[in-house]
Amino acid sequence: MSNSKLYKGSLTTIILKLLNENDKMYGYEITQRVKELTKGELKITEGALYPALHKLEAEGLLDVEVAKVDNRLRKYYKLTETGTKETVNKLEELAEYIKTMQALVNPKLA
Amino acid sequence: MSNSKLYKGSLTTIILKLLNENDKMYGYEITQRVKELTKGELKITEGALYPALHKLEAEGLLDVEVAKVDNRLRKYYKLTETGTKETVNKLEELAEYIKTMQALVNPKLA
DNA sequence: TCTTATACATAAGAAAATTATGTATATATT
DNA sequence: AATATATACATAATTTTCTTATGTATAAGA
Repeated sequence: MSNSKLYKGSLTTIILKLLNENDKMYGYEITQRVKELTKGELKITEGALYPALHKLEAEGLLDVEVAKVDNRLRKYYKLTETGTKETVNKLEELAEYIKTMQALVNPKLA
Repeated sequence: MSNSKLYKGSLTTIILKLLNENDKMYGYEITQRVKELTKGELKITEGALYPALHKLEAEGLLDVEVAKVDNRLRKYYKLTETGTKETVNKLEELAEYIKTMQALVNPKLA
């Protein structure tokens, strides 16, 4: 994902947010979008992404729809209602995380 | 640590930063300081903290000094020179992480 | 023809945490 | 005096999340 360990635990938030903006996306597309948006800083590995997508689906946060494009398989994921709600939570948690970490590393501003 | 998984991977950064500001601290003190600074948001568990301190010591980032206060054991940790350098790196990584995540969740501002 | 890109998947192992224990002393409460 | 809470360390079992490696398959480009 990156040389930095800080990204651990962030993948779900990233996936949910991207799907929140893009209605439906497939796995490979997510990896490419993240690479673009972060100018190469963050590379989502397949070994992390696919199990994460399967887990989100199993938890009922994502719905999947299989399509065949150019004779190749694609699995489009989209947020369920629950998934949309959970996206809000995850984004709040991210904002809170950033605030908390800034209080720790920059206590003068707190 | 918190209900949010985002803190996974942040503990080392937190420890190093606190020691960078406080010269020397012992484990229990770190847990209390973090609780104060984050107004209870973040509680460092012992099962996470002590192994992390031992690892940082083994890697040569921390020196340890045992003391007896009120007939109770304390292990004071302080940054080595290497540890001070690594603190700078970790803080840079945190800033980069925050920047990257903001580019992902708030692409309009990127 | 061979490499790279597209597109999925999983298994083995590592890393970092949680949860549950354990030991021991000091202080506060009932 | 007895009990609970706070202080102070530690580790073991388990879980979560990731990396690394591997596998399958088609399309496109050199």
